Amino acid sequence: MKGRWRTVRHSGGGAAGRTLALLWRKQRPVAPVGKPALGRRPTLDLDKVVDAGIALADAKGLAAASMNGVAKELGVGTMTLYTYVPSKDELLDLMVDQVLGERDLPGPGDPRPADWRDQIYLYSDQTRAMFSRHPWLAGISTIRPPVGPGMLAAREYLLSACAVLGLPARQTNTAALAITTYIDSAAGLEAESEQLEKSTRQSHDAWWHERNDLWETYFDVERHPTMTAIWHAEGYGDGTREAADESYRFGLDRLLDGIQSLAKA
Amino acid sequence: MKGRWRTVRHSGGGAAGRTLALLWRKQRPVAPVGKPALGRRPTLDLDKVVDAGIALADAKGLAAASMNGVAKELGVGTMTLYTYVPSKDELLDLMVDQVLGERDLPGPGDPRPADWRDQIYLYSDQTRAMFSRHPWLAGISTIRPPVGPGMLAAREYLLSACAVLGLPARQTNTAALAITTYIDSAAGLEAESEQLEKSTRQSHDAWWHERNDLWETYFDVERHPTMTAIWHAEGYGDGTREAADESYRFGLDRLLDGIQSLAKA
DNA sequence: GATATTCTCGTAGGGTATACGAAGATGCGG
DNA sequence: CCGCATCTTCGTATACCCTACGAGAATATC
Repeated sequence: MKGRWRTVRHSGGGAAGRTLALLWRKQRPVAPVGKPALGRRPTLDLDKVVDAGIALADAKGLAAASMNGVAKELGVGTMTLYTYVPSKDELLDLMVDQVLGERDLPGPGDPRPADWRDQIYLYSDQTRAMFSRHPWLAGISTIRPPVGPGMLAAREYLLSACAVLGLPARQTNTAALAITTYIDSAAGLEAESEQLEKSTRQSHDAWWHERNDLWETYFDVERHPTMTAIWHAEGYGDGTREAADESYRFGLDRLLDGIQSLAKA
Repeated sequence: MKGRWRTVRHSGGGAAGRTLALLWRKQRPVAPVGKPALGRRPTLDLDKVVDAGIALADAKGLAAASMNGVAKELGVGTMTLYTYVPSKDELLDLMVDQVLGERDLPGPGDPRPADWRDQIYLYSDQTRAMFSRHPWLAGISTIRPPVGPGMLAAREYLLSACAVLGLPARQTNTAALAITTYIDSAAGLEAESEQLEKSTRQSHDAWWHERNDLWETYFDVERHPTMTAIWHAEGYGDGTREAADESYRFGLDRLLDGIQSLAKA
């Protein structure tokens, strides 16, 4: 099994305000500072819980970051976590926004690459590194994402990079959307792929080898002439990291070419 | 919670051959036809199980397509399913390849649009329709996918469309990869988004409205000047289906522009 | 009929999230 | 120093999930 289930969280009804407060706790602390310590003192704090979740997901996959798992990691009972986090969905939101914000991107006014493309490449590199550190991110849906400081900072940077092209506001936004779509997806696939080789301890090569029957028994050359031709022309690359890198970069460059030529026209 | 978890299956060790046989059963039947009926007769067949799984996932989400759920749907005991399918992962593989193959794409020799871009648009339209019919697909990882007839047929078509550009084999393959990356991701997001509005019975507008606090309490205009500017220039669109359509098409067109200009050079 | 073969599926075991409520810890008012 | 309000901790229970195992039912052949 080794199940590889992706997560598409989505926090419940009226709790949006509560979740926002947790997401933005570092900008504006949740508990008013004046409030004195009343009742039993907590043994943990929210950051410890979130960090433990991330560490566990990094090390053993998203499935390992169960409430039970995180609690064990922290040496407390499972139910104790619910003092810090309303539900697992919220915990996931917090984990996501945290790692989204880990990317080292210049804020408004900070120095940044002069060239437009280099600004995008910076975003791309940081994002790929993020996915590489946290491959479980690839398995989490980005519709209705946690709108926390991490997500907003990255979006601001990407939009500001796209804005230098001088396209109309609408197209600037759409261009940024297309770029994230490609980068998130390609970087996510890349990270999942690397992680799968590690976690299953089986190279993609070995995986394909195990499917030898496919070519010997089932594959019909007549019905797949182009695949066959590309195979014979050695168009499928060698499966190395470098080849994957090149593919990633090829797609991104073509997309940027297309956007840039629109701006020049 | 309404959990929205994505699935990243991955079938176990030496069973690759068994899985392939199931995937390709229609091309080359699993059981040799000569074999006479021996022992108790089955009440179901594999197709019924797969179809029930798809129907359930379509109607109530991937989570509803549990072994228990599918069995109930078919009026049999849960464990009965294991006669037809080695595990839930395999069932998912079969469901995936089935819907991948539902796309109506011309095979080699069949008539197809003359223009290169129209060939890609055909692929795009069919793929979007597929995701729209089966939004749960978006939540399933595509690394080490089920290499069945459905996947291979679609890949053959896309590659053959890219081949008409006359790029070197390596680049033809890479271009096709970039195109699927964009299309699968954008179409998947679109479908997930639509489905989320239905299943939660909350429009994205309402969702954002619920997060009013974000702008009133947390959002810092100073730290997000570009977002603010785009907002004031009404660059964020109106959230209608048409606007989403336009965004999708914009990104795809820019990517195709970039690829095409490479071919002309 | 007996036997071999195959399919059916109840039970059980080990996961998951989380609702509830009892018990522990702390600081304050008296 | 006691009692109490308040907050934290976490065991237990419920309701799901997948699936290993094995007993029993159905069928065909000898």
